[in-house]
Amino acid sequence: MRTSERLQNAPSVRRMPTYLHKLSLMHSAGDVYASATKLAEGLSLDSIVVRKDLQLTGAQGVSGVGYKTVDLINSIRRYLGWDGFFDACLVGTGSLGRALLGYQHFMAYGLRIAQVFDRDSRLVGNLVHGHYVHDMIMLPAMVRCSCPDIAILCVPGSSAQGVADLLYSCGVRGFWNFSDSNIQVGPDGVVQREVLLDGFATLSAKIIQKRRQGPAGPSKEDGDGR
Amino acid sequence: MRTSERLQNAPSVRRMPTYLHKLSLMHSAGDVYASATKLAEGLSLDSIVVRKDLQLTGAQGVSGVGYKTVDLINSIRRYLGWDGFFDACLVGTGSLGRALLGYQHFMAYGLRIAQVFDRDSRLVGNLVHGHYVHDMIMLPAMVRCSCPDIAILCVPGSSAQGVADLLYSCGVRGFWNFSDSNIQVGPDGVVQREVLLDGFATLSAKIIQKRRQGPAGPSKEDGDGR
DNA sequence: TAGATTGTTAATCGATTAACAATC
DNA sequence: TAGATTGTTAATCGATTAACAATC
Repeated sequence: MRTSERLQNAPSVRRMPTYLHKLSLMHSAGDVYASATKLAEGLSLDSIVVRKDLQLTGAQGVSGVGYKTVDLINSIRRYLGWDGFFDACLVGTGSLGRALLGYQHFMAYGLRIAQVFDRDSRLVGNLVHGHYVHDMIMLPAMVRCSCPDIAILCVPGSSAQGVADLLYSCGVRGFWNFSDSNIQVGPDGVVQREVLLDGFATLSAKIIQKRRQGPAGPSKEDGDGR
Repeated sequence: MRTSERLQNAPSVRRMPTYLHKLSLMHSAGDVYASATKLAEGLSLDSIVVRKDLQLTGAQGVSGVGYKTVDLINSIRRYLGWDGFFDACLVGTGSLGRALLGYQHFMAYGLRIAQVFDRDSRLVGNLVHGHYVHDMIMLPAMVRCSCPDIAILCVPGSSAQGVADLLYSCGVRGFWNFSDSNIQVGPDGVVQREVLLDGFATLSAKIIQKRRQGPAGPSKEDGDGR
């Protein structure tokens, strides 16, 4: 059963962070203008793709020159809602949870992890990359009080649905689910599931496809990454 | 500039691991047959999507009953090349690298991480989730000898291209790139880039889209996850 | 038989690509 | 001016969805 409207322009949305990253490098390098051509460079994308994507953000360019780097950054951030902050709590401080807490770029891109929880009493009280780990028992009270926009689920698949239900009952509506099981939430909830193996499946299929073309496949130029 | 042929049926390929996971649960539960309807359940997919995907794998079903669970698992694994093993080396044992090394399911899904490298001499010699960390200096000799299919890059973006070049010169052709910069490889190379922020961008866009629909949006049923 | 499901063909929808006039 | 680029409209391509006969 398919339900809930799909995300508009999903492929374009997924490309935005890469543009932002490159734009911030260009900005640091002192580039006042950035053209779609320049942005597409090294990204294995045609410039028309970039131009179409940027149009979604409402960015206005200058013919023959490009887009003002700063304006473009702001347009994309606004489009993604990264001009403000999304507040998040993170549940589960296993190795993946710890890796996410150590990820430097979240703050720069509008995600603020305010609270961290774990069920395991041996981990409670620890500091992980500067984040105090709270006991799950504290979750309802603390989450009801802080009202995070997003919960980042790094718990085992077997407890993911239960934790999601608890968070939903405390008012959380956005879920970034890194567990290996699917979760269901109420009609006003939103879920983004990350499956590490999806990427590996894609890589595997690419390798197999290449092998089938024969070791001496079509030798155009290359450099794909997505 | 777009180059290199795109992956065939990319969306279908990305759904395969989820099918495999569910099938393995069903198999453990003693289900001899699995139907597309049953597989689609709880996955926020229509059964027709599943049926089409399964057709790609060449799986043969039984009208009115479904697919033999074991046969279906094998078909999907064969389709993805997961009936054998892909051998991999992993470079960079920062928090992300360590999280990947701790990921239990890789072995079950055809990925075997044989060698681990790090540049930082303080980390060399450590055991990370049972993997000995070798000095980068050893990489050329060891990689030339073991000929891994895949290199998993968990290094900083600034060194990603250099490490990829080194690996390519040692014969590695598959790259799973977790760094935040794009890499370019030769025409017979294949790259899969994972950008954590892409998923966050998607979640952000979903949240914004929902908000625009108004707090009392269309109240169909729900439960999306992708 | 009735109900469920597969396999397949056709219709729809959306994303990518191409083309080009307008502009700096 | 010449060259580069934007903005926009149209064409193509591929994925999703619908429909339904055949089968167990």
